[in-house]
Amino acid sequence: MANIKDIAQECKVNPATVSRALNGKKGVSEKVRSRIISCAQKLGYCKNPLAAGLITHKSGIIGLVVPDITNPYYASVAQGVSTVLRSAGYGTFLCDSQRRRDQEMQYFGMLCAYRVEGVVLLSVTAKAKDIEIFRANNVRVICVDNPISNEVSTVLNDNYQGACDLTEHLLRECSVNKIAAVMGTPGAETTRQRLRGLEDTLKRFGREESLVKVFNIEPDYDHGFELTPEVLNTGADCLVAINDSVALGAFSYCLKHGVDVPSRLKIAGFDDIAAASMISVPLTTVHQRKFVLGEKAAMQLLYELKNPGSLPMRIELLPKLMVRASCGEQLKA
Amino acid sequence: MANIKDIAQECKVNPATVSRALNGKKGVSEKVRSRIISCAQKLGYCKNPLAAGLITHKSGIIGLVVPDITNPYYASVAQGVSTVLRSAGYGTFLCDSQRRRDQEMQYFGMLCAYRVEGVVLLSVTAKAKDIEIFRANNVRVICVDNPISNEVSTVLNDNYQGACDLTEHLLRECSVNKIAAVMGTPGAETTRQRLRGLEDTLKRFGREESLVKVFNIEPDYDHGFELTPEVLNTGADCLVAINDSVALGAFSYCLKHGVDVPSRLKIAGFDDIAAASMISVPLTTVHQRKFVLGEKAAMQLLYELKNPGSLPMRIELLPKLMVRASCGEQLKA
DNA sequence: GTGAAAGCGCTAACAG
DNA sequence: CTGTTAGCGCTTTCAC
Repeated sequence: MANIKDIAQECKVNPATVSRALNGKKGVSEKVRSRIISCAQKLGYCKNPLAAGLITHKSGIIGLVVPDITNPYYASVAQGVSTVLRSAGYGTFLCDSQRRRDQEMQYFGMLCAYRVEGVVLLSVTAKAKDIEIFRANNVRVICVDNPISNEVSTVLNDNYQGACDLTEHLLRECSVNKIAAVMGTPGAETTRQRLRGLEDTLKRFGREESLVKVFNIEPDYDHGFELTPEVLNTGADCLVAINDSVALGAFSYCLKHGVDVPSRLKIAGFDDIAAASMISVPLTTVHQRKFVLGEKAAMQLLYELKNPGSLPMRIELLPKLMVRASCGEQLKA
Repeated sequence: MANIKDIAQECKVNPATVSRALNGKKGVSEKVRSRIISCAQKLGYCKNPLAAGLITHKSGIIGLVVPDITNPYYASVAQGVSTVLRSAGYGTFLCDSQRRRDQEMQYFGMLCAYRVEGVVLLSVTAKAKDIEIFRANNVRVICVDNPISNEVSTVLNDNYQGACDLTEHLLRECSVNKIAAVMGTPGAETTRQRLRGLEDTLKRFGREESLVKVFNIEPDYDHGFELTPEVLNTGADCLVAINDSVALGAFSYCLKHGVDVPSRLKIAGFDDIAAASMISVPLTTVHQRKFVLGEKAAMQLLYELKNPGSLPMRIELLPKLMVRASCGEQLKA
């Protein structure tokens, strides 16, 4: 593959001039510049960003860390991120930690070794101290969903608002009596905000006592399935799940054991994954703009790379309630 | 971050010796080697693979091209690939083409620019000519699912066998009479093999006339849903779908329109995505080992990188029939 | 066994 | 405006 020297030779100029011309820097006459550019095209020149990065300290690579690319939520975010990065000419270095802290840590080291310029971090386990390594190596970090440190920007869904909207709907239009909340890791920001939205709204309606029980589980399909009999035992007529996977698990349990949804148990979730609308009683859930979330995170990172002095920000996306069938028919005014 | 020079200085040796020691090359006394290694650890040295790659032509980066990371099938394959690459110390450069040929092409160029050592290619659109660019730049390619060129290795599921197993089950244990096949792109290898397996098995049982109709559609949920009334009109009592998304779409249609599954229509799919077992009548489908597929592809690529002279291979994984409820109860012998 | 020197492809000073 | 020079961090001859 042709390099900058080949072009210089061909055009009878100095490599430095070629570099200037190709990078759009000033100090090159339009005549030579166009000559160089067309020559580069002719030779099929393609700059080696790695070599350039060696001196500019800009590798053109961004790290993307996700807990599990197999989870449709993370996959959508990843797609948003990589789309923006591609159009900006950046490469995406994918790190799937498989929810394991040791692997995540190993990846952090690799990312620094490869001199990534920044990283988009989706992690449920990392703590502020864990991302020190990035600051030490001068790589910008953007957190998604989980605001790990207030020294870096975070982009996330307004989980609080989403939970408020959902709860209000449950109260006003579905006439629920007893709610059981099935949440995820107690420490996680997502769990915290969604639960707070639920509780605050209940209070606002003077219905605090309607929350009969709060569970904390591994937030996936299987655990949702297993927990459901316990939920039923509480006498709750409504299950609010931390996400759609859990809700789907609960729904499957009901299906298998003849528990009618929504008449005996209403079920609501969060995220609006594809499967949510595919089941026999489509799930009422809080839609999250996952792709956009990824886009915003990448855009913010790119912005901060261009403006190194910029201060951390918090960007929140507004959620949208998707009323379907799993919590009963919506009453029309 | 400390570099090779810092270590050389600290240990009062030449940078070249440090390089030799750290890379496990011979020509360094054990004494100095261990001194250098412990010094490197002390300084938190971390080799810059990009700089090394400049001279060795080994960037340590592998490209992974997928049509849509949002699709659970591709996500699982991707996870298998990146897991293997990580343990081998390679980085994964993610390219999500979003099923667009132009984006895929743009990525091909980027991958070459970044001097990736190889690429794992999942593409439904690329032709042999499109991957010439990789050969020209000396980057190894492994195809997954779709054998684009016989100059490169391919790893794929034995789609033919899977279709044979499924068809035999349908014939012997579900007593189907009329089958409608809902396939994907006519040219795609996956479609071809699955259809061939279906036809050959029918023939083997002397039941060619049981295949009443073959449809070709965009193989996703929505198109599966829309096509179903047409399928019903053919009088078929069994729908064999090219994948689970299509099968799920068909199932939703039946649910909505009171068509009983399996008594009026039996439905079978391919892939065994998570949602397949979540619906009210769990789907009979052909399980594919997606994660393993990714692992094998990455391992083969790594192998070929180590043995540059090795000839192309074809690796097939055996599928497994998952008998669930959507084609009727399995008769016990 | 170790050091000196050259160079991978590129950019950034500094001259001219 | 353009050329010269040096150097990013590393590896690899080739001497000694």
